[in-house]
Amino acid sequence: MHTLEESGMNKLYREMELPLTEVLFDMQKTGFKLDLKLLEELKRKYTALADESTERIYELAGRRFNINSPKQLGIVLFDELKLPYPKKRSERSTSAEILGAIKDAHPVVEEVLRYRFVSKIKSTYLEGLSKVAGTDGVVHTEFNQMQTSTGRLSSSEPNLQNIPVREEDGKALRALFIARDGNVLVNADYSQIELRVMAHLSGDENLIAAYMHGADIHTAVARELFGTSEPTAKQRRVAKTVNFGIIYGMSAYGLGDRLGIPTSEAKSYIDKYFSRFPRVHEYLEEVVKSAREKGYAESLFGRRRVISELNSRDYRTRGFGERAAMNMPLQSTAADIIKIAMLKVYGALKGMRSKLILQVHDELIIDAPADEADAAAELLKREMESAVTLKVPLVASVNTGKSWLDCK
DNA sequence: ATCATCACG
DNA sequence: ACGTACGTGATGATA
Repeated sequence: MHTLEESGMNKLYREMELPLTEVLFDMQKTGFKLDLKLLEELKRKYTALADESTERIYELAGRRFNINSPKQLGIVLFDELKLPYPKKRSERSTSAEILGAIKDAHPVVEEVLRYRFVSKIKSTYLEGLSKVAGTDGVVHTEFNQMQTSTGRLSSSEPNLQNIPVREEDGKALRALFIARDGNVLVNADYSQIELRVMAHLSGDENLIAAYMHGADIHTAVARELFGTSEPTAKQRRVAKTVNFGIIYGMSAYGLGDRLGIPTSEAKSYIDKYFSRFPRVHEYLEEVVKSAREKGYAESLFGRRRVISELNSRDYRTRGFGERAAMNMPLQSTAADIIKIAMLKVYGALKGMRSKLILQVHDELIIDAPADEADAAAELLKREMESAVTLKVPLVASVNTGKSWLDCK
């Protein structure tokens, strides 16, 4: 490598990152509108829920203390109430994972978990959004273009890329995010973009075939892992976890821990996966080898991340470098693809009143006047799916609604 | 300033 | 025997 041009970075900058600054600036300036009336109502509701939960915890613990202090909470649970610590040889923690394992030991544990959930919603989301919303109810996030090691964007003040969705009660907050008067939200997200990138980069015939058949990928992988044409729901869940694990370079121990099964059984799933998708195995080994030799990993479009941990004498540091090297091309190529899609969508929206307002890594949201909604939905799906041509199709599912919650 | 925790893809 | 899934940002406690 002698010049930026030879490295490909200049092209990436000139054709993607520089033009994207205008798109991001426009998105920030437009902003996302909030339902301020609902925001006030939810703040009252969650303040009451947090207060009630606090009183119940004091009652069950037998005294008042700062529930927000992990140190004080640990003393109450493990020293005073003498609850069993569920893990061997690890620092004492009060994380949801630990509390979940001992929630049958004492009723206060479940109440603490509920308090944590309720106060997260209250402080981070309800009060947090209130602080940054304008009098018109619009929040203007900042999209950070120079923040991540993989080429993803990040979002701050407020972070609109981590609004709750996994828990039903948390997901209800998405009703706060609404289209402007007379408008609707048009939202589309990529289906398993990182696994599709894996199929492309590895060239694995079996994985490519699964996507070409348009089948549900987790079910398809479950068929391969378990040798059955009709996998059970449990087998599909295992396959789904394996699919995610592959993207993160996880170990047999990590998979076993997630699935609650012995490391040996987890190892047999991983071995089976690699025997059925051999090019995936070869690809991941090659990525690590190449990163060790060159000092960096790179995306399909030449974005690079220096990974200096690969030659560390400390095996933990080295292990981290290896997992980062396996993940980087997948996460990074996916980030490149949605950036290309954003540029295309932004271009296609010229002359319309519809506005791109949010990106959440594999999802884009447009605020569209009702009369433009169908056109916006059509072009959003089209430009996302045709952003680049891979060895497998890119699939984006599109939805519309008055609020983000309604986009389903 | 750093840690622990927890929200997202 | 070791420690164990990648990438982020916000909050409250503590030093």
